[in-house]
Amino acid sequence: MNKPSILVIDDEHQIRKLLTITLQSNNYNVLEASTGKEGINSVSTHPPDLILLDLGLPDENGHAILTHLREWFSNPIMIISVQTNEEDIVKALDNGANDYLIKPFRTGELLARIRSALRGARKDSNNPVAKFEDMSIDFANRVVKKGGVSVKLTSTEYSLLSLLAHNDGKVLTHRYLLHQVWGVARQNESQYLRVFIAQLRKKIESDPNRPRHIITESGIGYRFIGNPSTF
Amino acid sequence: MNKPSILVIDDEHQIRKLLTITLQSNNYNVLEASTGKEGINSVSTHPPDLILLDLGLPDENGHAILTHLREWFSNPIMIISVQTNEEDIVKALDNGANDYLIKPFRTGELLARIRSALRGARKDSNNPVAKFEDMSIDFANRVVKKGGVSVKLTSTEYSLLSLLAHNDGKVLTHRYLLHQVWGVARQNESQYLRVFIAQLRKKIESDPNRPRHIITESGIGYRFIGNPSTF
DNA sequence: AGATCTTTTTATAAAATCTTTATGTCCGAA
DNA sequence: TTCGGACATAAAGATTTTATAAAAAGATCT
Repeated sequence: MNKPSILVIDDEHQIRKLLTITLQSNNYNVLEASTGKEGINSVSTHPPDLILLDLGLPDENGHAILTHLREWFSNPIMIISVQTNEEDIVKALDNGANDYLIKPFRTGELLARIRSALRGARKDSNNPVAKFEDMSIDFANRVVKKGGVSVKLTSTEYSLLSLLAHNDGKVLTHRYLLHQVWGVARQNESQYLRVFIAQLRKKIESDPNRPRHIITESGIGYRFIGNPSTF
Repeated sequence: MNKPSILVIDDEHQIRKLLTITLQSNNYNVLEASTGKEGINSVSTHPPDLILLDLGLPDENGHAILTHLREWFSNPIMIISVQTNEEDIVKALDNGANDYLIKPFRTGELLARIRSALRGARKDSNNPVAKFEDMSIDFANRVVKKGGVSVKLTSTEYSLLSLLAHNDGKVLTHRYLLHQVWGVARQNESQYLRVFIAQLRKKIESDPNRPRHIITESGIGYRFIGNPSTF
């Protein structure tokens, strides 16, 4: 198995060096960047598993970098900063940071927090294509096939199916599905879900009246089952 | 209407009160528990979206509760503690905590960290499954199997079974079961219990007339026994 | 702009679940 | 042995939740 890669964005050479050595000796692959721009470029070419971002950068406001990264980078971002005032912490967390550590930090704690963050972010979808009994989903290319024939899905339909399929076998609540697919504002519009679930079933189930892949859990939510026969 | 729910596990009434008020006024649904045991039972009937766990609990070592919860509960768990020593922090994080906040904490930061945890965390780790002689319960996925085949349970049925199974071998009183599953208002509706126990037996017992897992303790309540042969 | 596709909203039918009622069983105490 | 209390179970009734079609509104593309 590959080592997790961590990108350290910090303008202070000393600290960067220290972090790099610590992380490397704990079996991480370390990438370094001394400015925000450099960091962003690095992320776009070699997306790391986690980013350690120092908020005291010179060339740009650290918060701006964070916001910018969060528009498209979804792995954990951990902030390191000398700033102890609450406003900064809250702002960073609300801008998408997963954690906020105050300098000077304790190495053991930093490592433990990194482990925790990486643990949570572990994605099961290294496999770009999932094959089930009578259908398959090619996540990389957004192509869904049923019995070898590709099925045309709208963007929302695909999001919903993709989310369900990534959690094969697990019940996902209405609220969670709505939150993930439509956003916070639509968290309670359960009817959307019903409409789209019905559409998905019409497209991927052999008998939409007796769904085998998309199961409803009344009062809770829905559950995707890739291979119904072994369930 | 459908707010995220947070379970506060803390033995200090004062702090619990404070947290509850703060969280409620920030649009969360709050559940309270004053002991680890209580917390675990609450989680089994009404799994919250996030748990705030104080590590200074009296009845059991907080770390043990954390470990126990993590065996099947996959939503975020945030630790609150007066302990500032690194060893405790590292241990908690490595035992599955998502964050660790030192008391006294700042309210704004707490709320921001909760938002962050709720936003990000949806980890599907390989969940251990409670296996019994002829049945199994996968708490994280909410799947109950009998003889390898999954059994369809309604939301209430599952809550009840989950609560019983989390107290394997122990008698739970009618009143307690009703309170936990249906709420205070239905504490005395013993007939509900009979109806649902009968339904559960029909679904998970090989011979519902001679139940081996769900035992009646006449005049007191019910007892779940995972492995009857070794009991 | 017009045609087409997609999402949102509305309406209603259907299904699933919960609650209540009715009836029967078991078991210990008088 | 009979009675009463606690329990089991089926089934009817009530309520909640879900499915689906279809219309309205909004986007997109040429």
